[in-house]
Amino acid sequence: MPRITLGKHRPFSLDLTLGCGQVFRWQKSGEWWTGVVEKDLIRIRQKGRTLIWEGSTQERIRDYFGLDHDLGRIIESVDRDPVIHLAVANSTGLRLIHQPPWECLASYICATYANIPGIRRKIALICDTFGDEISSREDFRLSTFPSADVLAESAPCDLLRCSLGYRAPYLCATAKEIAADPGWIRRIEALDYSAARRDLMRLMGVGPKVADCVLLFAFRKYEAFPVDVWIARIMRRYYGAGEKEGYEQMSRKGREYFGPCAGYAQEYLYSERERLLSSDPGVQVPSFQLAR
DNA sequence: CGCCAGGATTCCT
DNA sequence: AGGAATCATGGC
Repeated sequence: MPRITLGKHRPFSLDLTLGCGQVFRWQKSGEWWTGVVEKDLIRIRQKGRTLIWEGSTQERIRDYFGLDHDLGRIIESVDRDPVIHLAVANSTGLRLIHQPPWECLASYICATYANIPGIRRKIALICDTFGDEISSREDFRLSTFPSADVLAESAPCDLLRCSLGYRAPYLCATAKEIAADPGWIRRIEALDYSAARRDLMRLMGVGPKVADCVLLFAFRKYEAFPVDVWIARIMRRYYGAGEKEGYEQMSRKGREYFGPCAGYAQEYLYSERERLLSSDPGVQVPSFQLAR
């Protein structure tokens, strides 16, 4: 089986990276994680600094897991206060995954106002119902994430009742838009953050939060700063966000404060949300004042 | 059981 | 531009 051994200056945690809630389809059993990326069924484990896997090429593994990101420089650029410092210190080796755009977009449309176990369930149902089964193993069967074309043409499109609730028509409409717009990935890649965001937000079910997630996780626009209810609480508790501060204000504040890799900071804060919001987080509450 | 969740849309002023 | 109401479902 192919393997990579990462340098000491290149921290990586497979568990944190796959388990922090940025992707929804990977499962761990024993030491091994199993997941589907595009058409590849991948099994991968980590032993110390070594990654061992099967089902994909080294090039794709490096790209998917962001193994070539200069994490040291990224962390240095966002490590501006005791709060983010604590988060970074406790989630060492967390990296942003480079997700396939359509799966990412569809997944975050389904993820709105749901919790992570529920999101995982919805997405598993979509794949089981509409994806292509890749049955090289029998422990648990897995399928690909269905293309936009398949979802768009799935006869009565509202058969998308994979417990999606009111999100079903959004996903259906967006699948049709994307299926009719094969150049969308290259177009958005070529736009800057702000223009790409406006472009994505034309889609049904895509508001600022979903757009920011897709830009961050699939299009590598690392200044994107998604604000879900957890990040909003962290921004209010530690970063001087007002009680009635809206999405755009908090997101902009995150971008301006943390800089070009604000999205990385966001993911560390999200990963440590439970600790940071507990009664004893390990940092003094107004430990500093956010410069405005 | 009641409350909450990687929110967006629609309708209102 | 900035609010409130509404949305369907599962986790806990």
